[in-house]
Formats: sequence, structure tokens, C-alpha cells
Amino acid sequence: MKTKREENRDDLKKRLVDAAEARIAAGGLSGLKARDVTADAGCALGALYNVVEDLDRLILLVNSRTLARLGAVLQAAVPEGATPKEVMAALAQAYVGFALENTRLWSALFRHRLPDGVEVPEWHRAEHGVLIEQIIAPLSLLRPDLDAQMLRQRAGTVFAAVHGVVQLALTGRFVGTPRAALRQEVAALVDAMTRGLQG
Amino acid sequence: MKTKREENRDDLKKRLVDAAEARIAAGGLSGLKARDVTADAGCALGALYNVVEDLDRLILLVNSRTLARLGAVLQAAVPEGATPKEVMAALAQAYVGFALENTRLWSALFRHRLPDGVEVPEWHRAEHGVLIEQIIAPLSLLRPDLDAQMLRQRAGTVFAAVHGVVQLALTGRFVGTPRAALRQEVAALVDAMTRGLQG
DNA sequence: TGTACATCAGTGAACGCGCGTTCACTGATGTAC
DNA sequence: TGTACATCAGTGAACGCGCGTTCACTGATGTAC
Repeated sequence: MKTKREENRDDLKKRLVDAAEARIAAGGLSGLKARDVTADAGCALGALYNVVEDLDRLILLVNSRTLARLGAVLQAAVPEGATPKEVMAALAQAYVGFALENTRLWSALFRHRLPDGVEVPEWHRAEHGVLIEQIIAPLSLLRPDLDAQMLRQRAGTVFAAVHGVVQLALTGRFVGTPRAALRQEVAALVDAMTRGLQG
Repeated sequence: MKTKREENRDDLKKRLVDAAEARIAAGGLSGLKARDVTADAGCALGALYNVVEDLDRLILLVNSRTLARLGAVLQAAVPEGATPKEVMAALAQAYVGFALENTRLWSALFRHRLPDGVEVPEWHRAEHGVLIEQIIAPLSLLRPDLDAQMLRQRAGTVFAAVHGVVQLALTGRFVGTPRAALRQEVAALVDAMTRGLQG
């Protein structure tokens, strides 16, 4: 059972992550300030550093949450008894939906960098698996000729292609798919990839 | 004919852009400091602000150069009398090559943001056209059914997909195509898109 | 249960640093006659 | 061509600000007896 100190600490940590998440969602990664977060969480500036090593680590915690939510969305998006092609299409649309609804948090997943020489902890690195895990099963049905390693590689490429279209549409400035056509264009892209990659 | 003042000014401006370009190429956008650039260019810190409004505008000038070089590379990559499919494949590989050889400068094209409320000048916006211009002609042959607007949109998507794969491979951290497989995977992607988009 | 001491979390003013930008001054270039 | 004045570019020390992080202090929670 938890001591009261642990309870308080966990509670504060949660409030800090909540606050950081809300701030990133509202103003992007660069809008995240220690003073704002601690004020929102209802604690003093210094308290942040009792609970978390760094502002950067706090961002890591927010990104973990975002990855978990995204993973759940992708998992829920896979339709029962669908063809591999349909699964791929559903995953891509779910990804687009998540990015549309959580643009800044989603964007933070790819924008955040630790300072030079600081390693990303392995547990966090592993969490990024959700981005491609769901792709592998349908892809392996479309491409039974590929071995496990090649499948993983191809899944990474398929993800990157879809991600690129979404990213330029949502956060790009001069080029890329117009936002209004995003779903349609992603559908066409996935259609092409699941056809082309099949042969 | 130019007055000596104009000559000096133009010369200093060129040295500053040279220096900024070298600094970005070596240390990325975030490694660009006014003091370094002016020291490299052989002038005082304040001189920068006689020649250019802002550090941000200096970056714009560097990006303009990069876009011009990239545009030339893409133009030169189109083979004589090739099929549309071959043209698309050649453009994509040329893009990969440019990104591999100029990773930080290329990356700066997409990372740099002006502060809130500052508009990108129209001349610079227009320069980004080189990213998709060459795609339109071969695409229009593959898809004669599409009108000009849809062609532009689809070209933006094709570019974004390839760009996404390159970007995650070169600057991503946890997911995306392994760098060693980049050319091969981009080739497969473009093959799929020029097949799939054809139907 | 109660008391005395130890530990550790919470506080927020102060520190420190990086760095873009300014500005009063000097010296070179241009102009008028 | 030469001289006197005006203009503007070059200089770099100083300004200013944002902001992450620390630290001496206070007060709450935990432990020993």
C-alpha cells in the first residue's frame, strides 16, 4: 500500500502531465513553459523538478500518453473479418483522424528532440512500435513472399509515406496535399500501395 | 553601374549568406547564431542588420538558394525520351540523392518557421514550386483523365509521400525506413504509385 | 496513543546563460561647388 | 582636380528578455521509542 508521500507525488505528477498535455495541445511544443505548467498544475515552479528530471522528460511522458491513445485508436480501427487491403485503408484513415483531432500532440511525437548526448530511454523508444505494429499483419498477407525483416522494413515505408502526406497537409506550408483533400488522397495512396506492393 | 557602396553591400550580403549556409549545413538550423555567422563573414555583429532585416530573413535567403539548387538537380534528372514512369522514378531518386547530400539544408526548408504573424514573402513562397513542378508533366501522361487542379493536388500527394519516406529515414528517430534501404524502398513506392494511380 | 526527531516534498526568489537586437560612435564613400 | 560637407555603412559593447534550473528555507509526513 502507498504511503501518503507517494500518493501526493503521483498525484502531482499526473497533474503536471495533464497540464503539459493541455499546453502542448493548445500552443504546441514551443509553447510549453515550466512556469505555465506548474501554475496550471497548482504547484510551485521548483516542485516540477522534484517529480521529473527535466522539462524534456515531462514531454516524454506526454508523448507516451499520446502514443498509447494513438495505439488504441489504431487497434480499434481494424474491422472484423476485413481483407488486408481494407485493414490498411482503415488504419490509414484512423491515423489521419487522430492527426486531425490531435494535431499538436501528434506533431510533438515527431518534433521533440532531447539535447545532444541525452539518450532516449528504451521503454519510450519501444512505445513507438504502435505506429507500425498493426500494419505488419495485413501486409504479410498481401506479401507472403517477404520475410519478417523485409515486412518490418516495408511497413516502415508504408507508414512513412502516409505520415508524410498527413504531415505536409497539416503542418506544411507551401507544398503538399490540400487539407480538404487529405482523406481522399490518403485513400488513393494506400490503394496504390496495396495494389502495387501486392504484385 | 553600381556605386562602391552597393558593391560592398552586395558583397557582404553574399558572404553572410555563404556563412549562414555553411553553418546550417554543419550544425542545422538551431546551430545558426548571429555571432558565428558574422565572424565567419568577417564583419561585426551589427553589420548583419544593415544588410538583412533579421536572422530569419537570412535563413530565407539560404533556403532560396537550396531550392534553386534542388530545382536544378531535379530538372537535370529527367532523362531524355523516357516513359512517364521512368521520369517519376528518376525524380524521386534525384530527390533522395539531394536529401542525402544536403541533409541539413534540405531539412531547413521544412523546419524553418517565421515568428507568429510574420508573413512569408510571396517570391519565396513561389520558389517552393520546384518541389512539384517536374512531377506534373509525367503525371498528366499517366492520368490524362485528371484536370489541371486535380493533377496539381495529386502531384502534391506524390511528393509528400516520397518526402515522408525520406524525412523519416534521414531525420526520424524510431520509425521509418532504414537508411540503407531508402533508395530501394522509394523506388518500390514510386513504382506502386505510378502503377496504382494509373488505373 | 503520544512525543521527539528525521526526512523529504513544496516554495518562489534569485541565478545564469544564451543570444537576438540596438545604438552611439567612427570612418569611409558620395555629392556639391 | 580639390575642398567642405553630408550620408551612410561598419563597429562591438551593452541591452533586454525569456526561461530553465537551483537552492536555502519552511512545513508536512514518516519513524523510533
